[in-house]
Amino acid sequence: MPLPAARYATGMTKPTADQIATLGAAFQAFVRRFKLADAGNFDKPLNELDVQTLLYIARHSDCGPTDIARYLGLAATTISSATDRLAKRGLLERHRIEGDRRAVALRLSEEGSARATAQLEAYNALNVTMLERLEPAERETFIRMVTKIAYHED
Amino acid sequence: MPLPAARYATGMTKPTADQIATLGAAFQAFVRRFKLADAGNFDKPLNELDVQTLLYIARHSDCGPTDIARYLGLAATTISSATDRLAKRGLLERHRIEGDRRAVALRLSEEGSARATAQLEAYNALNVTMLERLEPAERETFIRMVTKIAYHED
DNA sequence: ATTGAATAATCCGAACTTCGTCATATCTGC
DNA sequence: GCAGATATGACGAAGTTCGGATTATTCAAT
Repeated sequence: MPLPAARYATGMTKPTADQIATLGAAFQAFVRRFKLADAGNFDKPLNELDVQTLLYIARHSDCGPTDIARYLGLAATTISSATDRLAKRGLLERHRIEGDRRAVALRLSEEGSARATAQLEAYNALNVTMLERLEPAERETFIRMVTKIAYHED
Repeated sequence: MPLPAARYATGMTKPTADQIATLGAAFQAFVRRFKLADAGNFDKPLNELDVQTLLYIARHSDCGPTDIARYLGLAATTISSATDRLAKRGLLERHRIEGDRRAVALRLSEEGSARATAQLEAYNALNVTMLERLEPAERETFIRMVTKIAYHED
């Protein structure tokens, strides 16, 4: 069931079809350009899930696999595989914890930590690139709008 | 090798660390909220690669697998698998073309076409949602900025 | 015409990923 | 203690990408 065509005449609160199309084209171009520039990054590319897992552990040291599974909405066994891979690469360690001997505390190794911050800096570099393409005076406005869109209640 | 910390003092053309962090957090929140709202879409979820393939064929009817492979930067055999899946679901047809009997012309079926436009409308709906969260007066500014970022030469 | 190289697409097998099922160890409440 | 819940890992099934080989066809040069 197609959406009704945007109404031009009203000038009410709805975005015009032209605005929608322009925004869509811009996003598409943007994603495309950065997807290509993305290639050629690290020693071994590292799975998307593994990256997410790594970053979660970086923010929640000594967490368990179940926490990550809940957070990412995936099966616990999938996280088990991911942590296996990360451990095999020497990026994290599994510690047995005192209070509950069923649980494992996941903690990043030195190298894992470095990888995590490198990953975050890569994300930041993307943001820096975007902001640098705007005039300094425009940046606050842009950030305010993106924030408004992201945190809008409804 | 970590990036140098953003310099606060200069006030030059570099974005501040605060701006970068705020923008990053907003994007993260945005992606997260829409990733969740994304679930529960269609009959059978359909692979990301398959979606890209479907949309490319929608824009370039009667193209060949090699075109798609070049465009998406993937192995030709991967596209073969993708078109297999799409054909098996009845979303596209392979036609033998007159001029070159090695080639196949990929064309969307009725249902594939519907699926493609539905997908595009889903993207549009996302753009509409974003724009509606801004005041009507702000929208042109936002679009102008995104366009500037996306098409910036450098 | 014929041969040989290049090209389009596909088939097959290897490696990897996600996830369901089962097994094991441990905790918690009675 | 004991029954049941919980955390984790082992194993296997299903699905995906991709490199290498294969088939069919076109093109170029003799």
